Amino acid sequence: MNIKDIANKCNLSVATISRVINNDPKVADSTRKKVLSVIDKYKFVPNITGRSLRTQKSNKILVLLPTMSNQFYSEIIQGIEETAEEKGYAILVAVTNLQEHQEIKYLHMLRMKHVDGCISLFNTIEADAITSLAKNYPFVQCCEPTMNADVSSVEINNRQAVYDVVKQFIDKGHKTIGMISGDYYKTSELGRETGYQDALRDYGIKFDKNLVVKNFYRYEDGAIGAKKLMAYKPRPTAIVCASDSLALGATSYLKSQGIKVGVDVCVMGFDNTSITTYTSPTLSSINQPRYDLGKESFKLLYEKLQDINSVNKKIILPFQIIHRESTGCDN
Amino acid sequence: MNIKDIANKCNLSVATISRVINNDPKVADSTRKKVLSVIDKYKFVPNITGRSLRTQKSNKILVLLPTMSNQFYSEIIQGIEETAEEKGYAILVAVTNLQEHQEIKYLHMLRMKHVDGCISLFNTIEADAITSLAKNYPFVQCCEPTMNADVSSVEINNRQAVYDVVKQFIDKGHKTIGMISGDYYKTSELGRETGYQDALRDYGIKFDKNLVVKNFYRYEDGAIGAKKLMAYKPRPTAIVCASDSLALGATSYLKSQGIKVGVDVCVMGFDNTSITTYTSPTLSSINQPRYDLGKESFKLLYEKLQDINSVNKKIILPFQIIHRESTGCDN
DNA sequence: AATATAAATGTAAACGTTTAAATAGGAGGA
DNA sequence: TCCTCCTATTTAAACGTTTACATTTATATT
Repeated sequence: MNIKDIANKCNLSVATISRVINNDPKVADSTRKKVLSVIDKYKFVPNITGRSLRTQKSNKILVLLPTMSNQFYSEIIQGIEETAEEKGYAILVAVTNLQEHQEIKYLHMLRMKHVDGCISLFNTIEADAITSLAKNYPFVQCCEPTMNADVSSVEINNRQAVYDVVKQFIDKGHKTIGMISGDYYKTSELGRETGYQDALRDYGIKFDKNLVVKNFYRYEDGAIGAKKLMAYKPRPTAIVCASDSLALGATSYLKSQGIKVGVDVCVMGFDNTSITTYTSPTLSSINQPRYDLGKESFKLLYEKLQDINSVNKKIILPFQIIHRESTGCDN
Repeated sequence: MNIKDIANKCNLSVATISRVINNDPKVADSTRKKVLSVIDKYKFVPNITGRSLRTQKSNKILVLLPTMSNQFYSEIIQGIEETAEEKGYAILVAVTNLQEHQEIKYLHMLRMKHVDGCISLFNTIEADAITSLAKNYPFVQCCEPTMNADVSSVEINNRQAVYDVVKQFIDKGHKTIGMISGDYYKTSELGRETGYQDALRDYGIKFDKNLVVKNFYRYEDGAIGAKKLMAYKPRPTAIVCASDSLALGATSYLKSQGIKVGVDVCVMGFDNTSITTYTSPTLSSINQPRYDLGKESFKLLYEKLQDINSVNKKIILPFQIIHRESTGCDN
């Protein structure tokens, strides 16, 4: 069953059928009605490959994901998916597992026109490559815009988030505040670490690099970080972490040492993944508006899909600091 | 740059170029060499849409996922992806969020030929619909084959897994063993619950339905289940759970009641997700060979892609029972 | 050398759409 | 009646491949 079959059943040419399908106003109401009824009767659906070949569009967009094992991305993708569907785009999720060759392989889908655009949740390739990619193809970065790249992006103000948390800690009387960060996601990391330093400086606490531990983002790195921080004199009474998994590892270490989390030492996570409410104590965290990060990313991409020369925008969405037991609750 | 351009550069017809691209042996070695060098020089890549239109194949397969927020699926998808890529197939991940209309929408991609086949990690639609789908399109179920449906599938022996765990508990002297299960994934659930009952029966312990709690698969349902089980007289000394999240919820409740997990009460999870090693105590669990579940699923699908009438196979892969602190370790 | 056979290459149709350009059919005006 | 303008519709080309079939060229056989 193709457009020609429908045309025959209607005693019309394929062109008219195509016009009906594509809501072209240049078709008589009576004709349109007849065609639609036949299409409905035979449950005809236009072949997307034929259409793609002719229009040179795939109506698919690629979502590039660093890993599937981070719960954080789930809701972002949902935001992208639902917004994309409204505009008739399907999404195709690809996972790079943080490997550059995988990233390059999947980005090739843009050049090969397998997809019309791409939203990337993380890139390893360098800024110039991103800039040139974004100049030639609809491309948007979500959460982790590459530094110094000219590209549309959506993120939160990572610096401000940690700044605000540290300020709150200082306001509550904490004098020694540690930070456990990672060493991979360059942009957000730098923002978060800068926020930490800026808040200390603005509120008259001298920065000591020994109070910042950087490893990877695994649970065990959080424990390692906490151990190192607890050896610092005077012992920190608050720790801000660059991810929930780090915070979780940190609390587990603290608990193992008989240190009461939320009482002796306050711990703040990042991303507000669902695990935060499953742990004991429940984990305070900084919430990113995940659904909206996805949604706005697609909206930016859509502008590029309409006009590749439209100006690059940087969108900053609001975050929320959510207090739970690990910071002594209810602030 | 298309196949015609290459043909012109080579002073050959498009047919010959196409033959070279598709490794058709009917082309002279010298010609092949020349064509390949030109293809390489201009970095020509055949247009996949044109090819798809002509061959009536998309070389894409759909992976249908119930949710993105379950870490369990990540490695399965990797197994599918890597195996699929070897055969020249790309994968397209779609998430149903456990909604039937989403499932139907995505399965439609099969009928519309947007994808050549589908591996589904979970289906809500009824057995007859699955059977008929599988008869007409390459379709494989992974982990959760629909009961009474005639379809290729890959899974572990869920019944045996729980049977073995319960037997181990009994061998260790446990007399009262509870189970916390869910009420959604019909097939694996039934298997696991049957394994529980069968082991009790085979080793002379009377089954009491009050020792099986069924809710959903959320963390909090695990806590609710544990609470109910702890009210049972005599108090159970072991609990087997149908998922790690349930087990986690259960241990959190037990801990909150001052009950020592792994000493007073042993807890066994299911799926061996990475969270098992992050908790305190670390969580014993039943490991499913996730990568291989994905890999074998694709291999089954590939058989169907070659010949839709090939016989339906049911593959059972081995599981492992992994003891950690929550069952008193090191067995 | 003439012919038969095999190998290499070319020709053209086909896949299912969309869309510019051509055409038909009316309505209205003179 | 004829002409002009619309509007609705058709025609046919185009998108980039693959592939059955036709043709050419090379090789082997007599």
